[in-house]
Amino acid sequence: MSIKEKMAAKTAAIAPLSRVPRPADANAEPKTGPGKFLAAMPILAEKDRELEAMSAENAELREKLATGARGGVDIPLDQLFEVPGRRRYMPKAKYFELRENLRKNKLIHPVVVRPRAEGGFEIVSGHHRTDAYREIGREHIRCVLEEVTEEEATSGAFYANLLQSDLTDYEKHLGFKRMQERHPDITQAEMAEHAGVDPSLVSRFMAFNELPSEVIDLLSSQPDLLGATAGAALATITRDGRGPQVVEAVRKLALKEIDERQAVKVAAAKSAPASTATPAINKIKVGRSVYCEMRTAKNVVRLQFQSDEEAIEVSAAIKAVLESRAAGRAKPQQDD
DNA sequence: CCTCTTGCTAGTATGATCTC
DNA sequence: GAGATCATACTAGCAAGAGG
Repeated sequence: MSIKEKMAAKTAAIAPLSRVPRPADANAEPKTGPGKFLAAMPILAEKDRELEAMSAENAELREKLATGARGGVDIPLDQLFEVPGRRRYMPKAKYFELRENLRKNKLIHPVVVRPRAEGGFEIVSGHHRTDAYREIGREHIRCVLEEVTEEEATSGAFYANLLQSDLTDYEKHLGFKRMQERHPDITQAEMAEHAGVDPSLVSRFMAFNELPSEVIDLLSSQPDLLGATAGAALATITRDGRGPQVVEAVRKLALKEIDERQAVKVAAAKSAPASTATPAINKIKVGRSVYCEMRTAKNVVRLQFQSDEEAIEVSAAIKAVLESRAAGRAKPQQDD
């Protein structure tokens, strides 16, 4: 079975409307398509009271749902809400293509939504179609309702996301990270099982976590910079205390001076012996006399003052700066 | 023992070069 | 110019090892 097939099985929770079982009660069988659709949605029956309590706009929408055209109903765009973490990745170029397509053509696949207790609908699938409709100035979009729990909708979107070959490894890492945050007890092996991929791959995705913050910044703006293999290798090198070399290598990679494999080699290369390192010397002067000479060689900074008293006073200030920086480094890395 | 990491390698995608 | 071939870069999975 291919990964795609495995993933399709995993995302079956977000089933097309035709696969939602009909209720046993056929007494009040609706005649219209949307009416039949509503009758097939037990979750909507449960929401009836909430819907009644909703605003006049929502009541009107409910009316529309009951009388709308077959194949879904037109819902005002301002009644659709996005749930974080559920949006699928789409490259900008593809989104523009989609938007222009929708500008000229009819929407073929309706947006899939779930009713919200507080009114309106949350988007299960169709974020980009909704965005495109908003951008081209439409007020409504054709929607179908789906009976899934919030977790099924979010997990389904995440695992379906993994199917997309154009999702970068860094973005997959963010997805797995979010999944782990939602389920702190879930293991990498379990996530791999759900996703239908090898646990070693999940391990490599998770290794992005250990890259230096400068590299994460680069990845935020250029997610395709690093694959999971090179990313994990660089994370290991970072763990070995060679973060600055990793940052330097990834910068070269971003400039396309080297490829991923070379970046790993460059970052892993042992730096030259200390004896051959030429220290950078800076002299801070007061008038014409040298107040302090600062020598920097690799990870060593040496300060030499004219007087012992000055050295003692300045060392207290340096200590405060270092403690502040250390505290900053101890803070957990920012999420995306 | 379970979970995670890592070395190795076959497979795949992509681009460059060659041949017609 | 189009198709064939080759080289390179990268992915993904297996298997073994490390660590708690």
